[in-house]
Amino acid sequence: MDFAAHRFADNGYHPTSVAEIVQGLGVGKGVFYWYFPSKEELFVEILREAQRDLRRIQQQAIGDQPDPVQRIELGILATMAWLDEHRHLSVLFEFAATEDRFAPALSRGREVAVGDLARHIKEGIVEGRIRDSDPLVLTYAVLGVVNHLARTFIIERGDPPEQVANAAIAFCLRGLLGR
Amino acid sequence: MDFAAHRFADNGYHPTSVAEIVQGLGVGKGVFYWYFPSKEELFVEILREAQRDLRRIQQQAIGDQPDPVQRIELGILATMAWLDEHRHLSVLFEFAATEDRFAPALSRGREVAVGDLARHIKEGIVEGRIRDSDPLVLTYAVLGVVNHLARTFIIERGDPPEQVANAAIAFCLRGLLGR
DNA sequence: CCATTCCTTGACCGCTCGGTCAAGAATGCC
DNA sequence: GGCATTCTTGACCGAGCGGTCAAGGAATGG
Repeated sequence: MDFAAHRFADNGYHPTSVAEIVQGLGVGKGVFYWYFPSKEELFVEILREAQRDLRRIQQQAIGDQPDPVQRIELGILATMAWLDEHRHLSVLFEFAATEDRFAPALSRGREVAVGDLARHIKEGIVEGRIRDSDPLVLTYAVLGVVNHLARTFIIERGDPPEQVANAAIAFCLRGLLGR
Repeated sequence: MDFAAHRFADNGYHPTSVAEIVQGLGVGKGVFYWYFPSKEELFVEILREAQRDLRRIQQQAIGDQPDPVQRIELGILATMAWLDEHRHLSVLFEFAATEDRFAPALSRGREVAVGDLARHIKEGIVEGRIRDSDPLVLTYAVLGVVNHLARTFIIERGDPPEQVANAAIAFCLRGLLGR
């Protein structure tokens, strides 16, 4: 499954055939269809596992930090580190979002992530730490910054994740104008 | 070409066959290969034209506005309106970014967009309107916010583009914390 | 009215794909 | 050992793909 994930990320889902995967693994085709009902299902399984892992890392990083703003910062840091370590999976997320077949599998996990972040933001608003605005919009804006900066600077350029995370945090907190 | 773009956006590039396109157009397959060297080239052409069109709209919206911050705001507004009117093309952009074959065609146009925005941001920093930070990071952060909010609220939920644009502008300028 | 060029057709080709399956190996259990 | 169950193989299949091409209509110019 790990091998398949790498092939999918490097070659693309469609251009990577089942024959290629089993050949790279040195096994027959039958063993593939013994463990997975289809190529599609394998991919979905990869997605699900990746999402579970990412969320686990995030929650672990946040711990029981009481300050919502700091929870957001810790979450961004952990996310950037994870994306750095699992670049190939990040590529698969991106692809999966563009295919109707895989969008449902993705969106369930994304809803969870959105829910987590939105909760912190709402709490921040209640405490007066975050400016009063639609929490959902703020949530998606933060996710957009994190995703885009990670893709551009970590995955494409190979910058260190902490540095990119700090830039993302600074932008999310202060925007362009800053204090 | 317009019909093909819609089919690609609705069905996906790979699952949409040339046969399907020409049948939907009510013509033979030969006429397709008379005008386009391949399915791949057709797709690249669609991408190029879309990028040209988007940039034209952006520059037209900005006009000769002297204030860099206001140029950014106008650009975001125009972009959101364009994405609203051309949702299918936005889907294609997303897909193209996930395929190595199309990434080069995309990245040229994206570099132009990044260059445009980065110029405004640099000017803003020089004038002291924008906080002093790596302009490239700020550029990609803004693009991330705009793309993600557009995809989530305009394309998926169908919200009015001006409203989403204003939310994006507010976030980009002030971030979570606000002034 | 023919000749030439431009355009259009759709049957066809070679190929690759996801998926199947009869035929064994390997293993465990008595 | 004998038998059943679990796993593994790779040739094979039908389907669908991108792309070709001989054939023929439609316009144009002389």
